[in-house]
Amino acid sequence: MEEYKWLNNILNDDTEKITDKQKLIIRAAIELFSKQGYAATSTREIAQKAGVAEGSVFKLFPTKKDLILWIIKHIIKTSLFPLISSGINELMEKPFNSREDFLNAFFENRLELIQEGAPLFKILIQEIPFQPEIRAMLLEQFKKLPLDIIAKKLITTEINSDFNEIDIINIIITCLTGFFFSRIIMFPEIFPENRIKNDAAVLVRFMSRGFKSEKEQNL
Amino acid sequence: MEEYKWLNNILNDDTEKITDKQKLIIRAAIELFSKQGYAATSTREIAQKAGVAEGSVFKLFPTKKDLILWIIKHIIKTSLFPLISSGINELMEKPFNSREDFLNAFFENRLELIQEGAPLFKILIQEIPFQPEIRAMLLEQFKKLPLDIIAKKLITTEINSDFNEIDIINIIITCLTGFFFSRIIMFPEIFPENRIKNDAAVLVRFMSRGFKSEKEQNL
Amino acid sequence: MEEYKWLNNILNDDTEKITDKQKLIIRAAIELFSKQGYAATSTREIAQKAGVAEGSVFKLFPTKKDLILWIIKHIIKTSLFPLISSGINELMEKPFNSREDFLNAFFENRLELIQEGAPLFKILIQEIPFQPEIRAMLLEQFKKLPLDIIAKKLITTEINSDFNEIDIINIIITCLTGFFFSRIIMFPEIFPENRIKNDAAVLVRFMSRGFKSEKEQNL
Amino acid sequence: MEEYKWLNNILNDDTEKITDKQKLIIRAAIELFSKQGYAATSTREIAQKAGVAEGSVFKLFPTKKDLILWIIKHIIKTSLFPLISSGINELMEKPFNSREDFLNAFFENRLELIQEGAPLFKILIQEIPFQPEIRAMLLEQFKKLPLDIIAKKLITTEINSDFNEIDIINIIITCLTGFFFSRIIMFPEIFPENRIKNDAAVLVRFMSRGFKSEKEQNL
DNA sequence: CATGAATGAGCTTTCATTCAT
DNA sequence: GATGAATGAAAGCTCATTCAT
Repeated sequence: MEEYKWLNNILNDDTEKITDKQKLIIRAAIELFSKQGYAATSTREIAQKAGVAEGSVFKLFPTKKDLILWIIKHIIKTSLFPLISSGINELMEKPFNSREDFLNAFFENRLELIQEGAPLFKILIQEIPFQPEIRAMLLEQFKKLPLDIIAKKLITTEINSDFNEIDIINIIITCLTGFFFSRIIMFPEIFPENRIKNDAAVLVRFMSRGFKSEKEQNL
Repeated sequence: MEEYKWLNNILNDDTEKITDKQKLIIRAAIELFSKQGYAATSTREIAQKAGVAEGSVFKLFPTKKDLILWIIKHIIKTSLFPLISSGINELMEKPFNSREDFLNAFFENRLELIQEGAPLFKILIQEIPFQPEIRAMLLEQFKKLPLDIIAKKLITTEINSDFNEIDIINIIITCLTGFFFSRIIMFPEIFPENRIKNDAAVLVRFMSRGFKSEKEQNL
Repeated sequence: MEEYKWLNNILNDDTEKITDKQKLIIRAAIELFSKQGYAATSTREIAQKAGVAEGSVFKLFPTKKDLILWIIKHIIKTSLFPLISSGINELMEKPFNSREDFLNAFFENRLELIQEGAPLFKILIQEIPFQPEIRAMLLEQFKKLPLDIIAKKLITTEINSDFNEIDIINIIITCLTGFFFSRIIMFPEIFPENRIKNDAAVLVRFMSRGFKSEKEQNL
Repeated sequence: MEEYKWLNNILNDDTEKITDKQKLIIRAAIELFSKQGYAATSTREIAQKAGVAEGSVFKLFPTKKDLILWIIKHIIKTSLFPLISSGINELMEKPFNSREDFLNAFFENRLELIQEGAPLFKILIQEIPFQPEIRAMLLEQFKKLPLDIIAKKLITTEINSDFNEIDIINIIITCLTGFFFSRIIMFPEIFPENRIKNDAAVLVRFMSRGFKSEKEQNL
């Protein structure tokens, strides 16, 4: 797992100082939780994979639940939030000839990030339905996302869409989650890399048409 | 949970005879698994909620895993499959004025079924990522679905779409799962009933535009 | 197991009337106890092998322990006792040229019986060390055995042995149990049939010499 | 059980380091297994008798079966093997006037060891008939025993016996097991100490005569 | 601090036994 | 009588957590 960028993001959060040993623990926990699930992973397994004593796991994280909450909190903070907003400013400032071009650029950007972050999302998705604290955390972060900016950009590229901002955001989220959820989290084995790229292009074409206003269509 | 239709569908599968006590066990297990997750639910809890002895849980289901696999198998068989295909034949034979009308009818149909089946989907989604057997079961069932018929109907309603059948199916699945996954499984509390209906209408409008072929748009 | 004579002896004890169903249960229990041990055999297994309902096992035998005690009691009564004494009267009345001839005849007799009764002895040996009731039962039966007659016969065949009766009995029991215990109960796989017969002949030669009195040896 | 020498032998095997707590567990397990049998002893009972937590039983021995196999392996290694071969070298080098003297010395030696090791033999005997692994272990060890040396000594003491080595070994094993099996394992209460010594002397006299060759007897 | 042996509550599972049918 | 579903105590075993070293 050495190669994942988000791991470094999670581990090198400047607001908290964690020792190298603790980094090993978190790294091991993320790997195991995403492969086997939280409940099916024992603290002993985590300690062994991390190469530390079982007792050390409980030094920074008094309980196993604290460990996963720490991980999820930092996934949201350092990975989920940047995942959605990263490169948004650049995208926003760059002019696009068409809505399709913009969506393609946007999707391509997310595609890489989501594929790389798959282990994190698996952890999130497992725990969200059963942990209200996590849902609350997520919703709070959501509000900070520059979703309205994306929507505005879409509206003003080409001719104005006749969907309002909130609808646009909802539609984008729907398509994004629908696309990645089945392909990466649920059925990774049936969606090889090259097919994902192709499917994404089709989806973007579909979306760029969908956003066209009645007016545009009649041009 | 008495009120859920699918419970009766699951419990009254004619190919298998299960006793009333076993129905109580399955009912309790579904409720607890969907609320707390499989791993976090003990067989003792299930027995208590069902009002039977712990030993009775193991009469029909030799292991706890057999219990959840039974449930998932029957969810797929009696609920997931009908969920997607129910009313499809009627929809297919009925003429629609526009693609939007057809999609609206289709979505409305699914909406009810999915909302009602939410506990089942929560169980499925938790276990899919960690149980290859379940993924295999699902993929097998998927092949039996009349997805191509839906796609054909869409193509032939109004003027032909220039997406091919497979793309159409993928897009519909993407939109459906994206729509319901976030609204019902992940964040049920932030999507009240009336908003779901409104959002669905917006999505359908978006989709019906998206499926328009270039030709149509230029008419 | 149909072919074992002792089974009929056990099952057709005239002093107790047992139904055909009960015979099936006893037959199954003997087979399973001797193969797997008492504790490792469940009442369900017995019922299944016997082809009866679990409840039926508890009709004649209120507890599982009652079942094995019944079996052991009847093994001792109908099999162990006859095993040691069967044919003794004939042997006693027949004249033998030498002590070796007599011992050979005696051993041959026992050999068959013990080999056939092996499953019964396995059951006995397992339970003797842990059940004082069984030990008491056995010791009571032992007293009834015509051991003294055998000893007398040995003494009077050829020239008198200078061992007394009790010693002779002890020696015979020692040699018999030592011979069969290792060969049939403990390591059946390393003692093929033909080797047992040969070993028995050697042992008998050894014994017949051992019983020779000092006087005899000097003749 | 503090007083048994073999316990120290088992517990202080230099090739394996076991903690004091583990020694308590093994000690308790041996005591309970030999009194009640393996299947009738629960891990909870063992833990209580050892004065440790139940979980600790499973630290060194992942399953209950591993525990008894460890014990049996170490009984064979540190007790059964020495039991048969201990003092053999001294016996072999010492000259004896007669075969009876040699056998007496040999028996006396074993007598003490077997009486003291009775609990171990009870464990062995219970499990041998049902556990092929144990039989295999035993047979392997048997091959390493200096049985042929004993046989040679017997042959060369006084005048040559006309039994061959294998026969001599078989006869000795038959007499030894027959003697101890009934007296110590099966019916310990009916053979008081003083009687065992006397019986052993009679048996040895019997055996020393039995081994005499025809030639010798005619001298 | 780091360790990992020790803990014991609690898990899944088994099984002798009961009893309504 | 015969049945086998139902029972629940108790089994083997796991695991988050503690704490002496």
